[in-house]
Formats: sequence, C-alpha cells, structure tokens
Amino acid sequence: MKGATKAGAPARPTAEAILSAACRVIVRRGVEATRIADIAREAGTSTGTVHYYFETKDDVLLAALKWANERPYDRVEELLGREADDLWRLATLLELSIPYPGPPRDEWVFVLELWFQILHRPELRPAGESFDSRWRGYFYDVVRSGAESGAFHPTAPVEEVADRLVALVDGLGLKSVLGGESWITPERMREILLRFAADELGVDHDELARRARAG
Amino acid sequence: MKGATKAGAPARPTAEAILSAACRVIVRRGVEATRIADIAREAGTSTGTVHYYFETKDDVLLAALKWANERPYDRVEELLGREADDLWRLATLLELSIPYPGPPRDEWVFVLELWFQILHRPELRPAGESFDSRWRGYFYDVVRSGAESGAFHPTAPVEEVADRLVALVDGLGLKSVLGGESWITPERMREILLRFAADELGVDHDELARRARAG
DNA sequence: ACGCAGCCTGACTGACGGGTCAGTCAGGTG
DNA sequence: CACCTGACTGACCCGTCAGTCAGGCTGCGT
Repeated sequence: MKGATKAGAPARPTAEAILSAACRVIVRRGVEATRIADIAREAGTSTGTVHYYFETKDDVLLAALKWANERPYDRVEELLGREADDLWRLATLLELSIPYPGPPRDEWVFVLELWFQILHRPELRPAGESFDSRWRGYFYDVVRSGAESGAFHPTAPVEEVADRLVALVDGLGLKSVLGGESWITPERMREILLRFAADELGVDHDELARRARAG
Repeated sequence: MKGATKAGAPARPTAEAILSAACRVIVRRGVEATRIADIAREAGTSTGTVHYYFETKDDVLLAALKWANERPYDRVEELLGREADDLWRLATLLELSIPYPGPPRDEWVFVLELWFQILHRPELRPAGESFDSRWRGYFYDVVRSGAESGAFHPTAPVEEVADRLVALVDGLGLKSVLGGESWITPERMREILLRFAADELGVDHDELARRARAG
C-alpha cells in the first residue's frame, strides 16, 4: 500500500525527520496545539513511531524547539566568518535579524515559542539564556571589533551598545512577527534598525544600508 | 454556610470576580494550562457558574486577557495627567515599563500572553495593536511635548525616538519577565533604559534617574 | 532457508477536561 | 402561604489525545 517502497531507500522516518516535521507543524499551529498525530502525519509515519524515538510528547516538542533554535547559528557564523569588514558584518547581522516572510519569519516563530515556554517553565531558562548570549555575543564582537579598528565611533560603551541593539532587535522583531499592517513591518524594522545603528555607531546610514542589501 | 451573607451584600461571584480569578490563575500557570475548574476554584464557585457568565472557555480567557491588559492604562493616564513636567513624565513612563517583581511583573505576563495568543490567532491582532498604539502614543506625546518645550533635544525625529523607546522597552521587558540571573534583571533594564533615553534626548542622566525614583 | 532483532504500525485504552442540564435554594411577589 | 424566578451547583456525558502494546514486516546473520 502507499507509494512504492522499493529499494532500501532511506525514506524511513528518523528522529531528525520527526523533528523537522514537528517544526513544520509548530510553525503552522503553535506548540500548544500540536498533536502527536499531527507530527506523525506530517512525517508520513505513525504515532507509534514518534513514541519510538521520543519518550513523551514534551520530549519531541522541546527537542524540536531546541533543534530549530540551533540551526540558524551555523549559517550566521559561516556568514560572519567569511568577511572581515566590520561594517559589512554588522549590516549582515542586522539583516539576518529581520523576520521577512518565509524562513526568516519561521525562525522567529521558534524563538518566540521558546520564550513563551520559558515564561511558565523556569527549567527551560538555561536553554534560552544560552541562545541569547550567543546572539548577543555576535553583536558585542562586531561592535567591539569595529570600535577598535576605528570603523565605528560608538557614543556609548560597547556593552551598552550591544545590549541596546539586541533589545531593539527583540522588540521590533517580536511585533514584526506578530504581523498586521498597522504594526511594525519587516521593512519598517529594517529602517529603524539601520538608522539606529548608524546613529549609535557614528557610521554612514546609506553606506550601512548598502552593505545590508548586499548580504 | 460560608461567611454571613446577611444583607444584600454583593458578595456573589460576578463576572468581574471570575475574570479576576482567571487572571490569578493565568499568572500562575499560563493561559494554555488554565482549566475552567481552576478558575472556578480560585473564584470560590463552580464550573457551572463560570459557564453561566461566559459561553466558552475561550471567552473567559480572552476576556480576562483583555481586562488585564486594559487596567494599567487608567493608572498610567492618571499619573501622566497629574504633572506637566516632561522630564518627570518620561521618567515615570519608563519606570512604569519595568517588570519589577509583584504587580508590575504580573502585568507584563498578561502582555506576553496576549502576544503569544496573537502569534497563531490573527483575529486577535486588532486588540494587540490597539493596546500597543496607545502605549506608543504616551511615548510619542511626551517626547514631542518635551522637544517642543525645549526640555529635550532629541537626536532623531520624534516618531523615530518613540519607536526606539517602545522597541527597547519591549525587548528588555520581555527578557526581564522571563527572569533568571544571567539575563537582564529589572534593575539592569532600568539602567539601560534611562541611559538610552538620556543619550537619545540630550537630557541629564542623573536628573532623569532622580525623577524616575520619585515616581 | 530460517530465525531473530530491530523498526514500525495503528487500533486501543484511560485520563482529562469542556460543556450540559436537571435540580436546589434564596429571595422576591401577589 | 403559594408560587415564581434566576443565580448557582456539580454530576455526568462525550470528544480528544498521549501513550501502550501485540503483532507485522524487512533485512541480516548463520
């Protein structure tokens, strides 16, 4: 029954395939509304198989959330490591922070879902803090590097600038993910972010915007 | 049974008492984990009574969320209307934005819960946008007023400053509500906010901090 | 060929919880 | 006092779902 299962094709649902399916369901319906049966269907397998790989529903969902939160970092690090120009790296970092429709928006959904879980489950806090400090680290590093090299002329201490940038990204990104026309759109978020970074770091706004578009 | 019901004392659980009970449960367990039975127990009544006042569970929870999100505004407006000094009003607004443990933190929880609901239920967006634009309006008004009176010397357009302040409050408040030691604490949030506002509006930081403490 | 082991299935179970409704009771009203 | 009304109760019904389990399938080792 069903499509030809010919050959030993690795079409079998592995743990990773289940996580990936879980993520698709989470983006569509949210963590709370996600059923084991949904995940199984999305993965093209049975509920039994999901339980074969993960003890409980909570295990699948948490694993999926952590998995999804982890993935963007590889790409970010690859991108940031590629180039030494601090202005370009800052612009790229900012651009990557924006929840444009599609994959970027989806990645933001996982971040929000994790935050929400943490709100009433303190035991998850360390996971959230770990992602957050890594993210903040990128901003800190690029600002410090740019300040030392003279590319930036920050008006406040590096620590302070990093905290401001992260908070701004969080606040704007959140509203932007929630959507709506009267709220902040990704485009508006981009404007605010770039203008702020330019003001705060004493760099040319148009120059920064140009690098961002290229990223 | 129970305390004396003498006289026509309105000790009966009204819709408002149920909302208030629902809010207490939501703060403790979160919207998703809140059961009708929990609300009834908290209100000292029965599940039937909850359904007597509200059609469905969803109705109670949404009503409770909106009710809880509404309440802080009265206090804010009362406070802001009381004094004409823009520096004082700005300081107060910032101080009120901080989720200190206790009631302020609880109010933030309701904000987050509403945001989370909106994430997967677009029909709630208008409610969120309405609260948000009111909140943003306070910042816009005070910044514009201060700029016009010469009390502030903003380095960016008023619109832009208001958006930056709101985003900063959202981003910092969020992390602050999530708690933890390595994350932003309310005290750290206060520092960042006040320093930023002082920088951005060209006012004396210590002066601003002094007004805030008084609020 | 045969059997075993690991992978997978999906019908099933039991708990949980939202919503219902027949009934109780206190406080009017005639 | 007889009757009514409407707030309130809580046991019950019933759908939903996480988690289980007995059985099948497939491929590998012998």
